[in-house]
Amino acid sequence: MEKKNPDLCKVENTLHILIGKWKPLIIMHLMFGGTKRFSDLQRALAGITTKTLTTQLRELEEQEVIQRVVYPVVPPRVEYSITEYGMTLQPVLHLMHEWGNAHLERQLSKEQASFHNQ
Amino acid sequence: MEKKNPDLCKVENTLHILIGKWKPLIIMHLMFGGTKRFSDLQRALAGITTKTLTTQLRELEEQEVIQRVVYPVVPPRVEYSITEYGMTLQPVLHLMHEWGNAHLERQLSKEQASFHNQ
DNA sequence: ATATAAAGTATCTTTAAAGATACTTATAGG
DNA sequence: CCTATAAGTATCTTTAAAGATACTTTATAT
Repeated sequence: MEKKNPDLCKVENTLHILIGKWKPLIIMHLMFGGTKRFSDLQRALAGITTKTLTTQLRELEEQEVIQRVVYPVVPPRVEYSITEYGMTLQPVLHLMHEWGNAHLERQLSKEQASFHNQ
Repeated sequence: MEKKNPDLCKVENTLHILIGKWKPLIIMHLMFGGTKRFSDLQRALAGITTKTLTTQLRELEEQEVIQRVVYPVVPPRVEYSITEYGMTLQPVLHLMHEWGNAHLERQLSKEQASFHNQ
């Protein structure tokens, strides 16, 4: 695949970071809302379980999109924030937002249609 | 979610179209390679099964990103092509490609690391 | 001594996406 | 009459992502 579709691969590098039910939401929260604690995020992402949030955060940290800082206190205090590298995703997210917004009507009419088909 | 995170939603509209193991590849093939038959695509996407290819194509068609034209001949001839709407994704894919390319080294070093950990 | 707090782990179950494999359809060519 | 062909369907199985629920840790305040 790498050899055959080098261009695709680069798109998928980007996609890879954004794929995950909660990842764009987490990134945008930290990107625009600043540093947050684990419990802040869990509150903001209503419905996410601790296990899922942990997994998503660990993956984003592994990808160096976010940063995790542990304060050695009891009860623990852990802060998450976007990295400089993570911030470079901003134009990408912005364009995706623009596109999604511009084509919102088409998408809504589809959802409406599938709703009626149920 | 729509009410709480309207901006995220628009990003996810876009993401929704691109998510799927083969979708970006299909879109890029049709976007840059022009009209293709089912069997052309299956050959191009080495490894995809007929069932999976059918599913992906039907979803993209449903989303109006691609167009399906059936010629009533035997054996059947079916041609797929990108729509005008689908073409509007080009800047988005381009930016994702740019970002993926710019941050390739970081990603490669990670893969290398995880390879050594096995 | 007990309860509380924050940030998780550890297991198990559910759901969705993708893959494997076999079958179908209709006609033209041998 | 049999075969080949393109574009699929139809089922069943595998895999990966996400969810549910219970448990853990450890210093402090009661």
